Amino acid sequence: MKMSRALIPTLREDPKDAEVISHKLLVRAGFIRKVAAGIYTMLPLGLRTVGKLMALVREEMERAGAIEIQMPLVQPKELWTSSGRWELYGKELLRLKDRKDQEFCLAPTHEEVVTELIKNEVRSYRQLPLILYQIHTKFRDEIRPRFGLMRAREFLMKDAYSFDVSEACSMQAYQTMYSAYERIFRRIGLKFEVVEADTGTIGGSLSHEFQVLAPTGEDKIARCNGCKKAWNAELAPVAKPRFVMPGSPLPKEKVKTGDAATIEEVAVVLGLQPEQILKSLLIQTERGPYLAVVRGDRILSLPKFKRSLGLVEAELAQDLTGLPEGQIGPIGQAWPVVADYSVAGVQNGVAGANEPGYHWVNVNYALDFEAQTLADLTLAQEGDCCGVCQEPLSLSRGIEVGQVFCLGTKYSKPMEAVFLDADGNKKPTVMGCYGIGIGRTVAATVEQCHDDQGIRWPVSLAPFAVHLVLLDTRQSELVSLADSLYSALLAQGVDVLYDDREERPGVKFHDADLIGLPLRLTIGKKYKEKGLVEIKARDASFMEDMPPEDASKRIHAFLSQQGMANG
RNA sequence: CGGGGCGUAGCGCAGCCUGGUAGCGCACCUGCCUUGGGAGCAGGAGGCCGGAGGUUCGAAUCCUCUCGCCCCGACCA
Repeated sequence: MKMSRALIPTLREDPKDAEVISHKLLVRAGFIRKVAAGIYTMLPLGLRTVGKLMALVREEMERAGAIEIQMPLVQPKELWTSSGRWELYGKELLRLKDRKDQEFCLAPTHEEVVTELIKNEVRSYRQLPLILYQIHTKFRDEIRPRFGLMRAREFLMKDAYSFDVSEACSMQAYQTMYSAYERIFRRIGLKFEVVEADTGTIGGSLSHEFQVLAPTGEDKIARCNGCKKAWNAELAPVAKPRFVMPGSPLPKEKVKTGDAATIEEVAVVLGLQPEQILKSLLIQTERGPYLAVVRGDRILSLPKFKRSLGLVEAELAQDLTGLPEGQIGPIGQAWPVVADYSVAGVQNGVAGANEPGYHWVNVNYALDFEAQTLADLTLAQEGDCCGVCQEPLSLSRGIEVGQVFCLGTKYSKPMEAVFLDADGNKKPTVMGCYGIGIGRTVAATVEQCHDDQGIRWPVSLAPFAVHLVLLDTRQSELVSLADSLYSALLAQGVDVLYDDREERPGVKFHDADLIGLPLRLTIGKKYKEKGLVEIKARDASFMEDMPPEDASKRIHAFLSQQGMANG
């Protein structure tokens, strides 16, 4: 591609609305442009990068035995009522009506359509197993789209769905996809971690997330070096605190705390540490409200809460008590109380008095109140130990680029996607689903691969392998050399971006660094003076001058070596 | 959805408090000059100051409403 005829609008300054590095660089280097909040146009470089990733993903999907299809973005309401998710999905599901007032939604995911397809087309166990996949647009009306491609509303996703005759077979499909995902992210060249995860709105029994390690990641992950396991921090088992606070239990006493509502305010008013305050949260569930109690310095994990009570739905409830904020508590509470292990270790703590303006002090677990369930309910945090082996957990941040789920019969049962087994019995198919965020993976790659000057694409995703930079377009000798190198490389199947613009050298070098192709082939005065061209790796691993006829050999050597490193 | 911030030329910003002919840098166009790290000189073009209403002789500036964008927010019950 010749830059003089392409649309590669690079920017000298960071765009105002970008916060994270990948967003800034993808805009500045001319890969994407925003159309609306969370909605982007892919410019030529962005589209080529996405194309590289899609090709790689397709290759691994095919290798894993998955078959490509394409399902619609716009889907009828009935399909979503049949799975029960029309009501359940909430505002993220963008709903619309056609001219006949028929209701539709923009697909945030495709379980319904694919299950319906299998219901209609698969009758016999002989047609299974099956793994179908697509790479297609999804739409989720996020509360807060942000960070460019990282959390967009409209985005590309590779989603795959497996259909099997039994749990055991489904587990095999899960393993196959899990391995394919490992290969994909390894081939891209990313540092990532696979963590056990919650199943969220998708549902199901077992799930792993593929997390690209980056300080800007929105997810917290916890790894235990004892067990060699990793979890999303909201699921990581946390050991019971070993210490007990000093002193002996005192009789509880009601004190006036006025407007103090937050943990911090209450702590200040009473001159105590947050650890001594019991945080009570009212949780609405499908079995009615529960009062969850955790120590004031800890954060409740809703996934853990759901798991420990065997619940499907749980969200923070507002305004069920009519009490001002922060003044609810477990003592004399009508709702069932569920407490984190940390609560039992709090000696002479503080709890809301269920009465405006008052808190109880000297509250002690077992003496003053008791929980129906005592469990591990909080988000793992720095300093925690593993609940399985008691070794310390190490926390880091990740960008969730892929997730795999065992779905069981969550969709096939209600939607009656059944087959006949060898004995002629009707059985629901056992399903799994597997997603990779395409745009998010591109963004995550930039988060990991950049320097002060710009992006440093790995060969695997680079929109072009080589940036051919012609420094002086007025010297016909240089132009004809660059032109012939361009044609020669193209003929050898090398992707080349040719900077043939009438710009000064400084501009071209800066743009080349910003765009970040793996190799730069520079034609300039060194050729006039010594008959040499320059090859430089963007990652600064080498820079060499050589006669032009050696260039393509060197380029091929570099590319195949990189390919092997990650292949 | 709650809290905060910002909308002025393609991009990044100043001007607003204290109303009086709309500015700067980069980019863009023309010419000269320059070509291995975002050159220089000269000339030029480009704005319903997000939108609507109001106050005023007069509004980018003050007031009201609205739309868009960005940041923080489970909680601290």
